[in-house]
Amino acid sequence: MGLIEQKQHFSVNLLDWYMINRRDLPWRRHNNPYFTWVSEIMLQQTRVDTVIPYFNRFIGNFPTVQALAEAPEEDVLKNWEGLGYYSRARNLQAAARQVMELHGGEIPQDKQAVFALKGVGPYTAGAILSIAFNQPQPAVDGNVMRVLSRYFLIDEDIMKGSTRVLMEELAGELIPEGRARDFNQALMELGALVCTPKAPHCLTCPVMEQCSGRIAGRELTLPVKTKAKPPRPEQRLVAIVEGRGVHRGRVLVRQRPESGLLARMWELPHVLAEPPAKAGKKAAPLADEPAMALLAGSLWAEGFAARPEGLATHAEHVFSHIVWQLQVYKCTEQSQSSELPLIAAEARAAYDAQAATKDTVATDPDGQSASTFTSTSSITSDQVERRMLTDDVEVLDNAPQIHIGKGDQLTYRWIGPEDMDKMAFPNIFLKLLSSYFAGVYDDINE
DNA sequence: AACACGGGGAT
DNA sequence: ATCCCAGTGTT
Repeated sequence: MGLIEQKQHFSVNLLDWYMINRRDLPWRRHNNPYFTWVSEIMLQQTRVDTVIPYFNRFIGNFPTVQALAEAPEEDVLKNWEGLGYYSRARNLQAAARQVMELHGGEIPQDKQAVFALKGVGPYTAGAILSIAFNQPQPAVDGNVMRVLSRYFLIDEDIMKGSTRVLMEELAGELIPEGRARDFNQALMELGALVCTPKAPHCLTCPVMEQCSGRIAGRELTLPVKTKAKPPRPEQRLVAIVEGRGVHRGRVLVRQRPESGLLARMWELPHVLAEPPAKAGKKAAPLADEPAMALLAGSLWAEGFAARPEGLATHAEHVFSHIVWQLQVYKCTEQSQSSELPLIAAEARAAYDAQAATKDTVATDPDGQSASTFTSTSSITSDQVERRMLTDDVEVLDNAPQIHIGKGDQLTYRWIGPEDMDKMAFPNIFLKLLSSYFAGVYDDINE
């Protein structure tokens, strides 16, 4: 058996298998290039089962390229909430605006034009061109690399860029004449349903007879893939600041900067407790006393007087490159002006003591230096009072902003449960806020 | 080439 | 609890 026969066997049998076994997925019910595009962006790093409800809601809210282009960015982010990799949402909308301006609202069929869209790389360009327009372009994702590395017994590390290029050349050769749309989806479908990462179902595989990997007994050791670095741990102190007076029933949240981790998402205020530990090690928890002092100090530095009352809960949030180990403290807003000087003095002293002892103390978000923080954190009690006593959000937003870090302006807001409908939160803060509003942390007092 | 960038599922 | 999964953008 030669390579040419092996390739033909693969293409023919895989395509036949797919035409019988293809899943009925929302984005497969119509040949709508916009649906294909949205689904492929959502499917990056994300499983089909997770994507389905997001896709249906997203298309319901933004049924056309134009609707997406014209939507408030906040709405798009809210529709992406919980899906992760939020730059995908921002890039998708930016690309929708590109399509409106450059292509009259029609998704381009030219390879260079598709590739030029924000958030569209080699894989997604190939997927759109083949699935939406049946163009014979390879669409090589992780599924495809796994299937091809096994069937053709390719030992190259799939984490290398050169391997992806090699796979694209191979995948392109395998596309049967005029069948790019079905064949590319067949390849990925096989990887998702049969040629799975850990326990491939070789006995039901349509191409097992000529699968070099299986014949060599290598199906479990392919593809070759370098391991990712373990995420570095970060100990963070989180404040659930319970409002008093005009803020009664509300909690203090803030919006993250427009770039970087969780860009533009809302969150509970928090502060890095100490310099990040080495990846693989775990961060040492901070005792409650210094933790609460540090937290009060960092809140004070951002214009809020709050008294930490006690530990509400521990939580952990795992990103691909960071692990947040969170100590969550229930705090109370100090709304009486007479308390201000005392709270402020105590908090500042505690915070400055920490800052003086450590090389880098934490600030927010995400690790600016202590000196930067200190140099910009001199705030008058006037400013604090305004933040504390202002109920109206617009007035708060229009008030002079306090600058920290690299010139980032953080917007703070006092919110009730109803406000969460329109604000996008990362899952960890979604859970903490839901628990709080459900009354779970009510026993944390004094 | 190396790193940043979320969240979920399987065992 | 510990593993695995893996496209695009930035630098």
